[in-house]
Amino acid sequence: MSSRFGAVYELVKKIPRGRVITYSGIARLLGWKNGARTVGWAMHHCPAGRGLPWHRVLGAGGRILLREPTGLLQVRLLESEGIAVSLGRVDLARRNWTPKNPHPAARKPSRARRARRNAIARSSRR
DNA sequence: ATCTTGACTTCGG
DNA sequence: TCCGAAGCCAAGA
Repeated sequence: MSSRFGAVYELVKKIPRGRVITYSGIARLLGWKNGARTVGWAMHHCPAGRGLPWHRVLGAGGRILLREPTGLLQVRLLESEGIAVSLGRVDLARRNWTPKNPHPAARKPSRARRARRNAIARSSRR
């Protein structure tokens, strides 16, 4: 597998039990501007049997994006570590994880972007 | 170099 | 809330 994907796996490996992160979140931490889709690609090729907590990676808004039957497995794994999943989504506000030392290239979102994200979070919580 | 393929995200209706 | 379209990115062929 290529080097870039390795970085994704390294990060995923650090997600603690009971916490989750999103594809875009990973991309941001790695300094990739719009690499969410690429992270998804990496996860699709996720090396099996290596104890990677792949189930802690969710779509924007804490949504479960995987199709059956894998999606069901993911929900089971999440619930098995105390993470509630209702209507196919997890409460990101409470469960989202951020490492202490993110990649230096990771930028803080602009004020406008932050406002927009909040609006989205609000509507999806509805 | 070009095209396809996703475990993606956001916006508009 | 749900759906489709468009934008994006890197790996593979």
